[in-house]
Amino acid sequence: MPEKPTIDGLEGNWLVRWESESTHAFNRQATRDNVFSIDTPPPTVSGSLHIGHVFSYTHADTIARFHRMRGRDVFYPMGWDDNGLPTERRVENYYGVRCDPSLPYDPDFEAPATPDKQKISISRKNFVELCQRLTATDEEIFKNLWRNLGLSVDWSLEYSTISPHAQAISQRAFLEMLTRGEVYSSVAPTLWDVDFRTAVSQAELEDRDMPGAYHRVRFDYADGSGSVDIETTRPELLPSCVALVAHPDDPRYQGLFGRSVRTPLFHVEVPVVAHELADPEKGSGIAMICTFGDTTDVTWWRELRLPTRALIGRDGRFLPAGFGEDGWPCANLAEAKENYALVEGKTVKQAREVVVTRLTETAALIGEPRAITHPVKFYEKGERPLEIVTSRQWFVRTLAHRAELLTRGEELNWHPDFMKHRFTSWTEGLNTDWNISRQRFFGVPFPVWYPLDGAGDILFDQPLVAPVSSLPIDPSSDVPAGYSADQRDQPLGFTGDPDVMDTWATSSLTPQIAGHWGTDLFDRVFPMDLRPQAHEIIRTWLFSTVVRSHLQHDSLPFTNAMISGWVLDPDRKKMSKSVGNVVTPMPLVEEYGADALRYWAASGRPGTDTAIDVGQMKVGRRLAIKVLNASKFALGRLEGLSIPDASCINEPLDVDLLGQLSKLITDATTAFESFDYARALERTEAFFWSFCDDYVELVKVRSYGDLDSPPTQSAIATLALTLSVLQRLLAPFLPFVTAEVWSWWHDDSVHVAVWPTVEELQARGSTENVGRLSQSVGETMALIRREKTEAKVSQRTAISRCVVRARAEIVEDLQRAQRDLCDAGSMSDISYEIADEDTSLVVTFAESI
RNA sequence: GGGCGCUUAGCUCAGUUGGUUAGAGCAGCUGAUUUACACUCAGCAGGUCGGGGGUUCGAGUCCCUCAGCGCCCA
Repeated sequence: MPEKPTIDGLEGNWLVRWESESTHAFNRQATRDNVFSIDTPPPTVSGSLHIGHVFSYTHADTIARFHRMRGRDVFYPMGWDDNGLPTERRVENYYGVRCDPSLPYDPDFEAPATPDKQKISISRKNFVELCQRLTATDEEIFKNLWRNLGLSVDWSLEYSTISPHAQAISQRAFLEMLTRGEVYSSVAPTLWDVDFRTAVSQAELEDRDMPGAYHRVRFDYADGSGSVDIETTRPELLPSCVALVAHPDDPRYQGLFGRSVRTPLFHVEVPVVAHELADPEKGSGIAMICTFGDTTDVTWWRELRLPTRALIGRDGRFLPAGFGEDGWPCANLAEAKENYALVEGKTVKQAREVVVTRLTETAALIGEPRAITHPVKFYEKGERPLEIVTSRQWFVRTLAHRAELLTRGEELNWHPDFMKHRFTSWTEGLNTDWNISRQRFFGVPFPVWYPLDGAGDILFDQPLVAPVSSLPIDPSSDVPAGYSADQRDQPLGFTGDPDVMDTWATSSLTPQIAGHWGTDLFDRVFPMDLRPQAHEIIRTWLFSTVVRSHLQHDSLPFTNAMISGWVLDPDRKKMSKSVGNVVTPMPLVEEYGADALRYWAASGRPGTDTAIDVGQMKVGRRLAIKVLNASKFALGRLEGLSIPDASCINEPLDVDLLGQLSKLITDATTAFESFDYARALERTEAFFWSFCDDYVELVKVRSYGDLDSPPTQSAIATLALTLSVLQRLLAPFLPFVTAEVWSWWHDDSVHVAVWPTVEELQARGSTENVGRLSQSVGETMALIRREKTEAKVSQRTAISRCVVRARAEIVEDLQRAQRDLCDAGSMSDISYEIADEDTSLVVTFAESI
């Protein structure tokens, strides 16, 4: 025990010891019934580290530490989500490069020291190498924070979602789904980000309110007998119009259904059709259907079996149009081509201007555009509105399993329970199968090739799959069985699937990746006991993991989901890069200490958004220091003694304290068992402060007494036992300071010490009127202290006489603890008057004042 | 449009099946001064529990309704 203990610098010492002693190592021989396994969130390492990470990972760690102390074999791995678009974008900006898959690999390529504004085009392999290089350094930064926070991760179980191991797992799961028909490829209109040039899935969408304008556009009847006005926010899509649509019950358009109209400028004859999704309240109640302006267009197109006249390309620019060709009749080809020449090659925004101008010139635009604000679908990381582009994609069947997935949501234990609604409403709202292919580069490739026919066309319906034993493979460099490398992209040869998997298609397999699916380890840890995560990724990570586990194992991936809230800035605003209120955690760790930061984090209940509060961190720091000092005092009383047995605890005040301690143990344990770490902390902390300020002050003199006297032995034994329990109850929250103080009197680590039980108090605690004695004494002490405070004298000032008026049962209590009361109050004489009224007292100070 | 959560002291929050006079910490104010701790200790002050209505012997707690804030889904 150091002379002047301090919490500063504890982290470094203990981190080294935990690692050298493998304190948090998983027992590889553990059996499933004794394992507590945690399906860790692998953070996106290309994102910025912020205080929100500290928050939810601390919550998980307190649970891990609790179960470890309860004797469970805790499986607590850590992973990094390093593949996917966020990493690609970071690499592009960091090195000033851009991936061009058509370029050959340059083994001597070196990224420029400082990125140039003009991005250098490099091959896919060079690009992937840069991604791997940068994520490796990003992961070190994250790992450094996790270690400094004291996360009790078993670092030998570290994984990353781009590793060969994770790729093999992802590819195997994909192939097994393919065999079972749970995944399929199809050419379909798909939501498309024109900047990233990739498809995105429903889970990655977000609506943003954007300014727009209704343009009223006149369509003439094909037979020349009149006209109808539609309203549209996307006039540039006029050339890809395939029909007009109104609600079947709309009285205004009853006579129009089944007739044809002609598109202005492009003179294409299109039918007027009826569909329930047409909103009579919107615009003029009749709309044009284009291929494709939005997802409703896709629904109309599919359900009404309309022709396809898609014109927006993968880069968001207008493609050549086939006016006058098959399925694209045109009544005035020359004018259509002339008008479309103004549009072709333009972006959506540019095309809109041109079309509106031409509509105005031809008097087809009626009145002025009417400005509105409306929700527009964006890729959550995107900058321009999504377009709909027809392309070949891989889909996982989710719609067919909707009911089963909802049942899985019911089976899962949610903490807090109400977070289940997020899952339910998302699952109920699914409208497409899960698109898992991305037209990108840094991800897990699909382990599939396709044969080419004699004309060099790709036979997508006859995929060549890699054998599971060969995984992971990369179809762009590996060769399918029965072919030679020189047959790549040749007629009668083969070609590799060009896409990579959606990042969620890999991270939805974290239980399989971390648990090494296919080995005995997996059976020891799966299904996992706990999935800790934040609420904004319920529809992505949690949902997709449930899907994969359901389809692969007919099981939930985990039995409990503990959902953390958000960290808000001190003004309770959501933190975001654009607002510039993001707080980085390492400086806070350095200023207040890891235990203090953890204390703040653990004060936030599951599911509750919590504001950054350095005040709370200071309170945590004070708590850690108090643990140090209280331990120093109590263990100082033990100096040179063997740890006394509970059987010598007989003094009424001590017995009453143990009764309360027993309740605390039960309360904290129950709270932890239901994942309410915040409650366990709150109760333990309150007890601890009261123990220090009240109990310790009351027994201090007695504890300094003759070591052979039973009252002194009782005090010392109570101090030791209570301290032991409190150090362990606080260990999940304050791992550093508790490790330190525990080491002063134990050889083992507090973090593998047994969690306190009521049994170890050996029934020395009171069981009736628990706490009443302490309360009577405590309230009386408060009165005595008030007398001294009001007299503006030291609390140590001697009192020569004290007369207490109180109810009989309180007087009885005071008499049972009279020695401690007099010692703590420095009172040499106490007498009582019984009265049926609240306690009051009169004191006489030893020296008149 | 449907749903979820929140609203208790200046601030952050407890308040476990309805039960004495609604609690804690921080901040504030007034003091104490050191054989565990000044990163300390004691004391004081501060609330018509968002508004309204209802059930009940009794409501911060249960029901209805309204309002504000935040979020999820469409």
